Amino acid sequence: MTKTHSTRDKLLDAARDLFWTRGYSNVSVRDITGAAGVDVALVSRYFGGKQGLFEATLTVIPHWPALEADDAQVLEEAVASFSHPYDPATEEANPFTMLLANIIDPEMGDRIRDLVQTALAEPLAKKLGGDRSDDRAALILAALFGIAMMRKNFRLKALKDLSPDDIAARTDQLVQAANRFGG
Amino acid sequence: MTKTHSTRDKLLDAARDLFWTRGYSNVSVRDITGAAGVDVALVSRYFGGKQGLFEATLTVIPHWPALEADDAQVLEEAVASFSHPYDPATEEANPFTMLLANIIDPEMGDRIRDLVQTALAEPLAKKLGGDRSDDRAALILAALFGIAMMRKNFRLKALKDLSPDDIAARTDQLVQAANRFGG
DNA sequence: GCGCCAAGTCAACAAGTGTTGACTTTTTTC
DNA sequence: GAAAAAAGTCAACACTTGTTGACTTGGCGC
Repeated sequence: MTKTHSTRDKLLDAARDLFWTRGYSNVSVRDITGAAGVDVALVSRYFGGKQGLFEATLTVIPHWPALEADDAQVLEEAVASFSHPYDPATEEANPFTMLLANIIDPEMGDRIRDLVQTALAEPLAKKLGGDRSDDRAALILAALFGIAMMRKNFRLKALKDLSPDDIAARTDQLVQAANRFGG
Repeated sequence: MTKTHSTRDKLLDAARDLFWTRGYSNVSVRDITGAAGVDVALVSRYFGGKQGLFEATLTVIPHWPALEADDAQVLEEAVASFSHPYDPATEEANPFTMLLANIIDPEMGDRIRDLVQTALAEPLAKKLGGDRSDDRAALILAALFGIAMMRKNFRLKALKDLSPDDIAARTDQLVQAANRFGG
C-alpha cells in the first residue's frame, strides 16, 4: 500500500510524473489533476497556478550522487547513475529526462539552463579539479546526456535493449575520453 | 533581395524556421502564417493542416555531407558539420536542432525516431564498416548530439562562445573515442 | 462582354487551455 | 454543540487552438 498522501502531495507526484516525461507545455493542468484524482481548481489554490506547480517539482530534485562521492570515484558514480535500466513503456520520471524534456520549452528554457549550469556543470568542474576542469566537465556532461538521449529519446536499436553493464561500458569510453581533454 | 516566393514557399520557409527551432507543439499555425504574412486558412488549403505542413518541412532535409564523403573522411566531415558557429539570438534552423526540438513531442516523437534510425544511424554504420559498426555509429551520434545540445540548448558557459576550431577539437576527442569502441 | 478557375480573405466553429469566484462540505477549535 | 477555518466542489470566464465554409478577388480564354 502506498502511504497516505495529502492532496498537495498527490498533485506534486502527478505533476512530476507528467512534467518530467512529456515536458511543461505538453501537459495540461487537467491532465495532472485527472491523474491525481483531485479537482482542477486546487492547482491554483495550492501552487498559485501551473507555473508554480512546475517550479515546485524542481525543488524535489534529489542531489546527484556523483557530486558527493570520493573524488576518485566521481566518474564511476556519474557513469553508474546514467546506466540504469530503462523501459520506455513506464517512462519513469528522473531528473535527467526532466532536463531533456523541458530544455526546449520556450517558457522554461531559461530556468533549466540555469539549473544545469549551477547545479551540474559548475559543481562537477569544482569536484574534478585540475587543468581545464570546466571544459572537461562540459564534455563529460555532453557524453552522459548524449548517450542517455540516444537510449531513451531516440531509442537507437544499438543502445535500446542493453544491460546496465553494457551501457556503462559504452558510457565510460566516452566519459574517460572527455576527462582526458587538454591533458 | 530575396527571390520571389510563392505563398506555398513562404509558408514552408516560415514553418521550417519555427518548427525546427521551437518544436512542433510550441508553434501555432497563426505564428507561422503571421511570420509568412499570409492568411491562416491557407495552411489547411495547401498542406491539409498543421501536421501536413510539418511533414512537408521534413522532406526538405538536406543530406548529411558526412555520409557522402570518402570513407576515410567520414568522421572529419561529421565533426565539421557539428562545429559551425552558433548564435542563440538568430536560432538558425538546421536539421539537427530540428531533431532535438521535436524528439520530445508526443505527436512527432515516433516520426523523429524513425528518421534518426533510418537516415542517420543505419547509413552511418554502413559507411563506417568493420566490427561493431552499429555500436560505434550510435556512440558517435551520441557524442555529436551531446555536444551540440550542451552548446545550443543548455548553453554551458564552457562551450557557448568557442570558435569552430575549438568546438571541433572537443568534438573530435569524443568522436574518436566513440569510434574506438570494441576495438 | 461572359464564364471559369485558382488564389486569397473573412468570420465563425468546436474544442481545449489556465484561472477565478461563489458555493458546499469537512475538519478543527473553543 | 456552535463558530471558525480549512478543504474541496462546481460552473463559468476569457483566451487560444486548428479547422472549415462561404465569400471575394484576379487573371485567363473565348
